[in-house]
Amino acid sequence: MENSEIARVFYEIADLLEIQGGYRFRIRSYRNAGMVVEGLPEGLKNLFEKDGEDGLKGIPGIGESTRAKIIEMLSTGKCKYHQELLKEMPVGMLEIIKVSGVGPKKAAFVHKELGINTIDELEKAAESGLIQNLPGFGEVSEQKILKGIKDLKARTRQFKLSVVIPVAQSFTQYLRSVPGIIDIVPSGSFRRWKETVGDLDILTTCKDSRPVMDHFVKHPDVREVLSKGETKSTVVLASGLHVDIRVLEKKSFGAALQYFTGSKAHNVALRDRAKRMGLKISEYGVFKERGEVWVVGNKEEDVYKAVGLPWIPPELRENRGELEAAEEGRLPAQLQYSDIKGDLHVHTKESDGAYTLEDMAEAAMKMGYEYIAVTDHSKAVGIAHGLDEARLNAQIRMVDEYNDKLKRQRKKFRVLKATEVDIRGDGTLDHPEGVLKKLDCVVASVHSGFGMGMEEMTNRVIKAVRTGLINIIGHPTGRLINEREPYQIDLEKVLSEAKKYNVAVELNSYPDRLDVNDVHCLLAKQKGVLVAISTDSHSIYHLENMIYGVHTARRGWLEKKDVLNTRSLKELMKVLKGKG
DNA sequence: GCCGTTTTCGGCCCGACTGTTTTCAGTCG
Repeated sequence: MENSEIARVFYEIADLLEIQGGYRFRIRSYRNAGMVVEGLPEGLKNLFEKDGEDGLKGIPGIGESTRAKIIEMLSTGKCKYHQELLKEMPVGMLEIIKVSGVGPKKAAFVHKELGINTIDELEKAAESGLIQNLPGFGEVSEQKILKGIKDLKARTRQFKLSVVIPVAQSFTQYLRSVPGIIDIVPSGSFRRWKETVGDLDILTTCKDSRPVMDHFVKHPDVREVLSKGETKSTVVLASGLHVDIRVLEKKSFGAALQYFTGSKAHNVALRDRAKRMGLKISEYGVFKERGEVWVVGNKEEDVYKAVGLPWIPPELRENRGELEAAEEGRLPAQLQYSDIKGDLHVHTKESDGAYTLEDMAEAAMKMGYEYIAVTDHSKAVGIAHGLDEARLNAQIRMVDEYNDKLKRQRKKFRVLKATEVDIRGDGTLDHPEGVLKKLDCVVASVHSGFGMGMEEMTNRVIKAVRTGLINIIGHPTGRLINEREPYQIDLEKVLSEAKKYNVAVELNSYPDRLDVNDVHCLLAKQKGVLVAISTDSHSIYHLENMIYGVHTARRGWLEKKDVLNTRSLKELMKVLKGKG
């Protein structure tokens, strides 16, 4: 059982208990356990196989009871307690509470009063006017439920970050024209550079909130206004994306930014810490618990300072140990965009890119890089016009000539002779050894047979690693965000093998991929495997996608030293030659 | 159910908005 499945069971237990009216702190514990498990870099399965129950001890938020349930799930694939709860409460109730405006209390109430067990039954009841006569409900809430069900069925829940960025820019610019507005900062998961964003949260400061709110809800993309208050409003855009705005006074800016950036789990942990120190953190500032004594407010750093911590970068705020690390002074040194010295995954016209080698190299020089690796596809990827051995040999000569030209021009920049060689279904590489040995850098990727079972796929990639001919495993899980699930692969095993053969893993920065992801980065770092942050560019304009990779790497706690392409050309060549 | 600078019991983050209330509960983030 994967961590994500175990987390889902804990979330469902929390939801079921909540509908039953269970003890709220117990509910919180299960929900917290779900979040903790979800964010673990290493599989619980592996931890348990390695060290038994001891391997599961010391995970914050996992106590005796949840640990026992984890072990049960790892051993039997099931959790008895979870199944018993499901016997008492129909599984459809878990869907009902996802309807906006319907929480556990209301769900339990319609279940008890009308025998409603599923979303469809709730919809029928609302359509026939049965809901509005219930105590505590009315005509408005009945309509709200109907709309909530419709939205739930239609809504794409998560939007790729790259889709939300232009929206954030549009709103920022749009709000700028409101007189008296001071700060406009997109925060929330957007500011934490999460790969997908559920809602866009915009924090603003000004003296008078009304003109801001009035203007906000009139943005041309707004389809519907869900709520509009003095300090807080929510709209839905034509795309289905929800945008929240929060308006506060300037003196609260720092605390509000901290609060509004989240994550929720990070904030809960931070506020809990504050509470233990006799302080209270809210979006308005930090207060002494009894008297309303103002401690800080206008700078985010001051909020952390008030509880004895250094400022924590937004990308780390996921409650994955960053508070403890901050306290002990071992937060990772933030990887900078300027640390990146080159791009090791770039396509040209020879395969399925849109520009020539020279175009790509010039664009990379403009970005201040020292090198790029030209990694066109191999012949197995026919649709991309992949290169056979002869064409690759010709490209090698072309690169040599181009580099000679650069040398004559006394340019420091170099193009690396490289390939993105296909890992075939049987784990062999799609170019012969002879030609691969002539290259500076070999990226090896899977492009077919995505439906393979876990063991077969894992062995396939490991076989490629063991050839000693490759430097980097390209987009190691094959996922496309919101489009294609990752293929089944045991990344922990692959990474252990990669470590032995000095092979790096790619963090593919194409915003639809981000593959490996942030949690995998943590794992790679733990295993001592270098990460190559590359763009997989098919155009000169894709080179700038590097920014997504850098922030994803930050979310995975990577530092400059953990990233292969922060090396200078000379250092890089040393590492690349150490393969096998 | 978890956890400990108020330690093995007694706490557990904080506030806004809405609809139904006539003072607040439920929901949400």
